[in-house]
Amino acid sequence: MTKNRIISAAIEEFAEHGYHAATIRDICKRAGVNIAAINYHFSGKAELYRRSLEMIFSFKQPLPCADKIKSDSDLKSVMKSWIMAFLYRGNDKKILENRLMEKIAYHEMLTPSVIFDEIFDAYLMPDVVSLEKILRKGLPPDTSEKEIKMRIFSVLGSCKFYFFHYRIVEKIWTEGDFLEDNMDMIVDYITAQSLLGLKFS
Amino acid sequence: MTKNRIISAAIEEFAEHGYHAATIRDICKRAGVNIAAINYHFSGKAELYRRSLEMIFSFKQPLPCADKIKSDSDLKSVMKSWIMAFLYRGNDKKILENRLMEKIAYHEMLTPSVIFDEIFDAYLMPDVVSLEKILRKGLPPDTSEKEIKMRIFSVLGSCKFYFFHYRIVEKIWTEGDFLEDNMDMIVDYITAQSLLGLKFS
DNA sequence: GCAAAATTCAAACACGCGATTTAAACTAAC
DNA sequence: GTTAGTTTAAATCGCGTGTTTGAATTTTGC
Repeated sequence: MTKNRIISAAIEEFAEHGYHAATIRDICKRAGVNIAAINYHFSGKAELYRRSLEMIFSFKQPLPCADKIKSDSDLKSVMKSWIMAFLYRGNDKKILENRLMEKIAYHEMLTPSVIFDEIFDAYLMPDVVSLEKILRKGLPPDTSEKEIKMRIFSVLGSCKFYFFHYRIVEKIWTEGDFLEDNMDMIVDYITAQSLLGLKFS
Repeated sequence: MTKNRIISAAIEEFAEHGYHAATIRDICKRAGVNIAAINYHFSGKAELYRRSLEMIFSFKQPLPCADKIKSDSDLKSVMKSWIMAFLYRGNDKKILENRLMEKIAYHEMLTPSVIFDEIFDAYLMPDVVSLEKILRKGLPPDTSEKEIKMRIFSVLGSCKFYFFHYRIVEKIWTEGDFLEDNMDMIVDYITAQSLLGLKFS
């Protein structure tokens, strides 16, 4: 179907070049479709972008939450599974959609479009919320908000580095896909770091 | 001098919008200069970009290195000063150049120009080398290369998050500049994390 | 003081972009 | 076979881009 081919091509072009740098002509060329099809099936580039994001973000899966935590050992395993899911989701080549989501989110981070807020709310915020709940289970109730946020930022930074700075990773580690080849080690390390100073660790 | 005013304005525009999205009209408007001046003083937009990067990256200062480490307590303090310098350098509003460097580097990360390699070698690699030396001082000699790289990536991720994902930081922490207001806590936390499992810690 | 060089300026150029329109051709359903 | 829905190629439009032009202006050197 033409409509779907356009959206698929649009997602890849938007992920590669961002909204502004992506051109309708390249999208149509990639989709093997006439230029007029954009204005026939959608009302224009802006609407196509909106629909493309709707499509790609519909694949998003919720991350492990703190609801399952009953004991301290649960806390550790849930934290680990959160980090693993966060990392694996972004890297799994079978789930290409997540890679595209990351790229689009990164373009929005540098050159936000009008729907930056929507992307933040729909894509990143749910992960942050679940991570925060997990962290709070391991921290004393009088922990300052600053420290909780700082811990969130640290986990996000350690994980997201592999996606956004993948060009750096590739330059420093040239023997294959570093994240994919060392997933277990990385997950364990970030997990241990994230639990640093928590009540049971 | 016109030439310098153009370069200053160009650096800011390139940092804000990246090479492709930055326009020479905006650069000239910001510099208060006629459009033709770009092609008179430089040969065009590409050359202006090259010269602008030359200028901004000339401000780069080397980070603390492992040479000063004599004891285990030295290791900890050197690591801390590396992290503080890395964070502070990118955030210090008095040293605006470093903030601009970061932004330009991020644009290059997403949409690399032909001089991406030069930027990587001149801007990031020296920091990585000094960090690696510090880490090696605290790790047993038989530590795998993978683990060393992973620790590097983790430190870089935790630090760089505050710069690249500053829009996320601003959304999650709305009460002022999170990094600037909590520099000590953040530096101590990342330092402690980076030393996790090291021989003396 | 003045001629020559360097610089600045307003205006225009060529090109590619996104948006839109047109009329024709094709497809599927009834 | 007719009709409605879809796809196509081509053209036009207005706009923004980097670049160029040639004249006006300022600075320099003697």
